[in-house]
Amino acid sequence: MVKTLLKNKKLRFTAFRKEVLDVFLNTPNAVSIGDIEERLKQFDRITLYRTIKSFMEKGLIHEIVMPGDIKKLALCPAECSSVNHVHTGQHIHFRCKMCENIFCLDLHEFPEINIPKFKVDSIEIQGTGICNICS
Amino acid sequence: MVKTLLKNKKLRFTAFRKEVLDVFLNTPNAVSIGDIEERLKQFDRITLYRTIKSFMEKGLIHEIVMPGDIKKLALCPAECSSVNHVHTGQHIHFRCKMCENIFCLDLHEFPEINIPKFKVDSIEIQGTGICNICS
DNA sequence: ATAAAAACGCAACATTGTTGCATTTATGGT
DNA sequence: ACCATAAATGCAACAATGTTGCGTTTTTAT
Repeated sequence: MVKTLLKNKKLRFTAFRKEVLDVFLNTPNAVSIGDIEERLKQFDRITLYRTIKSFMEKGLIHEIVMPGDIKKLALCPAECSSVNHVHTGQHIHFRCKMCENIFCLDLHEFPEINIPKFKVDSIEIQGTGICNICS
Repeated sequence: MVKTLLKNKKLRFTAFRKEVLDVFLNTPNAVSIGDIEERLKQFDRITLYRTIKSFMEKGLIHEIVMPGDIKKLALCPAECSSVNHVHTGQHIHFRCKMCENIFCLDLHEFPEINIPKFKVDSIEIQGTGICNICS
């Protein structure tokens, strides 16, 4: 339920936040701010930006950026406690070339990356190709 | 030499393009458009944006986007013939938490990623941690 | 040398995101 | 249930980033 979802992340429950969170819950893929704006009947743009910011700071959503694409947002999976762009879960971001959608997928066998002389803290993997629906 | 670098990518040689390309050649890490602007004495902002766009379209440079960070640009390695964000090389983008710089590093053992029902064309890996200079 | 194509430079505009401030709302303690 | 307060909202103004159109200049191939 939306209210507890917000409470769990120490975010106050408001009518507007519920609307925004519902957009995420009703969409299987990542959405842009423009996508969210289209689905809200009437809203204040500044409040939306601040809402997104709060959601990100508290680790409710995370942003996905891919070269040549606009910024997208997606709910953080339950196991992932990301705070300010630092994730602890193991998911891959996948962009389908057909439908242009971006998906967060859980990966069980997450690769190890070693770089000589570099200390690697976290790894993010982004893939492109064809998704299960389009193939 | 700068002239042949441009010619090889089917880009015309101009004084301005030389200046911009020199910035990339003289910097070990990825740079933002703001970084480039700081290093050019006087320039036209629109021309810079169009120059960057041409460089990207012809695969001379590529853009690097990381969550929470501004867009950066870097030369494509010689072996990599990237055109419009589609790379063929195998390099990782690494962001150092200390100096905030982003580096393109060649990776020899590039991991295989399999996602059930998804057809994976290309993989991009982004790491964060401490670079060789800061550690 | 010259003609065609591309790049440049300027203006104007579009998009995206931020800050300050007064008002309203949610929440915890009584 | 009430109240104080801390947070969220809504508005205006602004800042940063990126784009389009168009006339002029430069590069390049012939």
